[in-house]
Amino acid sequence: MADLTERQEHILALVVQEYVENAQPVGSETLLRRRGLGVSSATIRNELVVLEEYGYLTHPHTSAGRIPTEKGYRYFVESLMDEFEIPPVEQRMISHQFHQVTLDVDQWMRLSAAVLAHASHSAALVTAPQSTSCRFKHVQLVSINDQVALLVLVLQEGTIRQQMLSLAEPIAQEELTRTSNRLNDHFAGLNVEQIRSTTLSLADFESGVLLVVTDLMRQIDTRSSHEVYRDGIMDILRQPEFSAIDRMQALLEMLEQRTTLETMLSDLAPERGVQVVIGGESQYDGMSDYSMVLSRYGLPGEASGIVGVLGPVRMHYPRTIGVVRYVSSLLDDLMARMYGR
Amino acid sequence: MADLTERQEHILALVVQEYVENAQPVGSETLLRRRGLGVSSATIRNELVVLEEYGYLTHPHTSAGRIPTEKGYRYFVESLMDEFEIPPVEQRMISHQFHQVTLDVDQWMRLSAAVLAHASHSAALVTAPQSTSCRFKHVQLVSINDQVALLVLVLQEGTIRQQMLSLAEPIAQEELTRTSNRLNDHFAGLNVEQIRSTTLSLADFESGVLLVVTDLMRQIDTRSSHEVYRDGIMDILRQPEFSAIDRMQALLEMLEQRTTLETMLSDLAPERGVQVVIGGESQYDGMSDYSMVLSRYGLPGEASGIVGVLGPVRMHYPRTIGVVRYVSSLLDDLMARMYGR
DNA sequence: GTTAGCACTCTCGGGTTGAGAGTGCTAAAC
DNA sequence: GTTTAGCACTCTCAACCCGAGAGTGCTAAC
Repeated sequence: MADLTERQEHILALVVQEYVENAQPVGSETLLRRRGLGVSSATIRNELVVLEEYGYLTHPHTSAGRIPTEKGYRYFVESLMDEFEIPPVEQRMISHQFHQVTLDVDQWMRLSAAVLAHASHSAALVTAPQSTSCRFKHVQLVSINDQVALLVLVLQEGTIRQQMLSLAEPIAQEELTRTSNRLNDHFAGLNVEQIRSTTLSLADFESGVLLVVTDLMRQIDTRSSHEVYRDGIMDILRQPEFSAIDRMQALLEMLEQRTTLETMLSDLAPERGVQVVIGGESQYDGMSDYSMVLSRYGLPGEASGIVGVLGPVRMHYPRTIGVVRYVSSLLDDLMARMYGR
Repeated sequence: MADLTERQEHILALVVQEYVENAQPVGSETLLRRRGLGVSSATIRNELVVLEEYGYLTHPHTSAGRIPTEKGYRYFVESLMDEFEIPPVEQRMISHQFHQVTLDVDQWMRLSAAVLAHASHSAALVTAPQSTSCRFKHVQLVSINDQVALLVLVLQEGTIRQQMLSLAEPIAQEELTRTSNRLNDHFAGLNVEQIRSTTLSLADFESGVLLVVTDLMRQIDTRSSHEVYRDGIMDILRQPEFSAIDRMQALLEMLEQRTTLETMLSDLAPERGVQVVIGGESQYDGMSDYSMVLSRYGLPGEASGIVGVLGPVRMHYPRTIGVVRYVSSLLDDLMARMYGR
């Protein structure tokens, strides 16, 4: 498959841009009218035929304009696209929002999703940082009333979990604090395995609490309960590709499946750096109509998560990539700070 | 407006039931065929004319069957409907789920929404318990690293908020615990006003922490950041009334507006007991195509929230009311327990 | 009061048509 | 050899029409 001439590349880029903008097959005349190349529509037609033979473009039907194939988008993303940087003013605004908000992983995730959704006009997907086996940092028991105490668990990754405990009998706050301290002293920095293999004589209540803690940690490790932060699903539904109701429902259904969604994300973004997955390339079924721009952020191995955008294949890739890259780098900074560099 | 005869009431009830089930205007023949009254279709037609004159039914067009008006649904809900109780087996299952799950308000809300959505096949809306002015219960500071500490705030209502604090300089855990204890000793049980009017000499750091705490409490009081737990939005979109895409989008847009949504809810469910709001009765615009079944749960004044279901006007009211009532009573129990009776 | 009969009305799905957009080919021009 | 004008051809899409079907509302008989 021969390389494309410069003019062919130019035309391909224009077709992609036009189609992304207007969601309609683009014909030779339109191209000429709106983008004014130095040649006639007939010449453009000839070039379009060539691009189609190479597999970069198709026809929805005989007498319609061209639309890019996945291969066409891929070529565009790899070789033709101008890098897009978020304007510095916006960068400052976003970064300001992040620093203003409480220093809480949960909030960061929400904000990331909101920013991504807003800037990309597509659906944003974000997962919280997580390591292969999470490490205990701190536990704190708080007396709520005679029958109930609150357990707050803080992990090295910054995740916080809380859980209420019912008490068989009233336990004073001092006693609860003593228990917390004992567990903190012994287990700080350890993962579930290490905690379990530590032999230590504990009071009944203490070992009960420890059990709850390790249970929570195991839940987090087995990623059975990881939330995927989502935002902007509305925006994506406004795109013309969703005028058919069943597609819309199929998409929503896919986004409801949190577990599959999550494994898919970490599958597709195995390492740091922005990954672009165009349509059926991902081999996940149901995804063939969508593209994703994903990036893994954080400290690989120690604690990393994924930020990304999901949208129609007809997506504004340069902008989306720029936004994802920027948010990802912001989170990198925040994570680094959180881990004390 | 004269009272309806028994037969007219019966026919009205049947029309409502048929229409709710099949989403299609019901004609005299259909009614006869499927529900077999002891009279001919012509008689039914005559009665239908009367019911229409009274305003309980309409025509979409001249030669279509009848559909209930809002007034018709209202009459049905007030006077004709059989009370519906969730079967005891299901009750036990649901209640079991609630008791199994960790004793956490956040989790209860999620579960409530999930249960409601599942049982009603409509969208569930749930707000967390909140009082007019929330009361401080407990604060706990946890050292995360040299620059960051975690603040966990527990309120009387059971709500938990956490926030990271950046520290200007490292502070040891003992010091943090001392600060927490000091604040707990002085402010337990007080609301924002009372805390502010307490004069007490505090160290710089302590008053800084106190400021964060009161800020969080004020945020909660001004309901600027209350989450409305939602579930089952998918289900509602499957209803035939949403085959038109713009309706669907209008609905989704309305559900995104958290603040308006929340004020609307507490407006419409001012007191305990199940409220049914049918279509345009609510006077909120955009809501005229939807009905809501709402119930306020909890301890009125002290801490109460709302559970409810949003669906098309063509809703299965008896079942929905039964489910909402049941979940609401469950939450009543849980709240009572939480407050130590 | 109830019912059979019937003309009338309105919707809905299927088929048809014509305008519009765009292609692809050919032959001439550069 | 590349580019261009010209033109026949193809296909979609919206508008329109039409007939079947469902249901009403009236009348006259029971």
